[in-house]
Amino acid sequence: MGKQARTPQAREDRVKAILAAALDQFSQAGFDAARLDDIAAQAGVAKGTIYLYFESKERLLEALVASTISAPLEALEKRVAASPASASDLLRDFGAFMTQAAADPDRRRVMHLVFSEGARFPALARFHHREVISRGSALIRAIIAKGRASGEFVHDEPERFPQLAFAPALVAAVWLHVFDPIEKLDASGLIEAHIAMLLRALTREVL
Amino acid sequence: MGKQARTPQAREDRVKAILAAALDQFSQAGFDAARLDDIAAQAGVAKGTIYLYFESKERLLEALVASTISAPLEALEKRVAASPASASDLLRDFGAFMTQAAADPDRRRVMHLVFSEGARFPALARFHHREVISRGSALIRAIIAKGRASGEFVHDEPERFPQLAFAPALVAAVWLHVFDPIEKLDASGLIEAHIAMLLRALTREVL
DNA sequence: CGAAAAAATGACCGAAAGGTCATTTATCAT
DNA sequence: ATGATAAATGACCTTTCGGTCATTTTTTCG
Repeated sequence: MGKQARTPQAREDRVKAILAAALDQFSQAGFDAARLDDIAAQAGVAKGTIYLYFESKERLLEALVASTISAPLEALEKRVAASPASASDLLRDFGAFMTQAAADPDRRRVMHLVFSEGARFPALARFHHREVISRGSALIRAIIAKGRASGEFVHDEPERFPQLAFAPALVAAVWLHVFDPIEKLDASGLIEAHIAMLLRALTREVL
Repeated sequence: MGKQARTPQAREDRVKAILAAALDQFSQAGFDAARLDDIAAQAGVAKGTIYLYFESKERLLEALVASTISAPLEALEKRVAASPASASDLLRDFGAFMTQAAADPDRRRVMHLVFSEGARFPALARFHHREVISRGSALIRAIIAKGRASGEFVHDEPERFPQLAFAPALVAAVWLHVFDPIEKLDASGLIEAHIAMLLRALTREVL
């Protein structure tokens, strides 16, 4: 006597297809220029179908950003909380996390979308800040604080400005979308170099 | 027997007013959503007048980005070329340059526009890369090379990845447009902390 | 099987905005 | 002054979507 949709899986697949197509089109053309008709065509549905699942174009964008939550971030959070590792190693882990994020085209595209459209759609900026930025910042602060407590680190800039720690991830996301056709960027090399500098800058003895 | 416009100055003022209004509207609403009618109204001209000076909306955007060339960058370039100063001081100068750039709303808005729309308008990305990014990169490389030659610096990451040096400027431009309503950022503090870390990371003796 | 309910479709509507151009206004030469 | 020229205007045209909804298709259940 079930009464819910006969296709719990099919329904989810459809939503996923729409979101994937939307990410593609939004990322390619920008929010305004992207056409619902194209998104529908790419997702293999009719335009009207999109409105069965999403209220409006804007809600579709919000759902899209919301659907790309950071599972990997949670793993790192646990690792830092458990903390058998040294602060230096945790910082290296953070670098690995950024490298991974920069290598994932979907995540990069969502990040770039947020940076591009976030000013006009506060819900987007708010969500991304809450789910990614503030969590990443807390992580950095925890790692630096731990390093300072243990004596590994003798400076505190990233505790005051966590942005300094994840700046290269932001640079990579923007660069790969905007300047890569002009000048290629080795994102993982960039992040590796960044972490190396960060460790030297933090661990250095006071002059 | 003059035959040119009766108003050489008025003509230039009009172009400036249009560009200023365009920056305002593009930056506020994004390229697509910005209305030519609004730009015209804000500039105090009729819509048709814009088309007397610019071929299309897209050309207006390009002209806008092109009109914000970095005079300060040129000063720094000369200073580095002349080079009586130490590499450390030059790096501090570069920090001051970034602070200044981050504090100028117009420049920030242009940067954010390039990051947001550059992927769709290659002419924009190309121009900004040529006039700002590549010149900034060359500057960084020259400063680091000089420091390494003189023995001041014993590491070379920013020479391989100049992006590491100007990442905070990019972060500031994005942050102040997207996340500032949610969490304020002290851009000059950020850049100051960044330069401090950079100097420690570069000058450290080999362990 | 067949009726009813649900899901999907895509032709259509209306608003919005980029771009045009006939008309008006200001400037200049004589 | 006045005709000629250039500049500016803004009503208008046209196209382009976001969003709707009557119709069609699929699924469910007695």
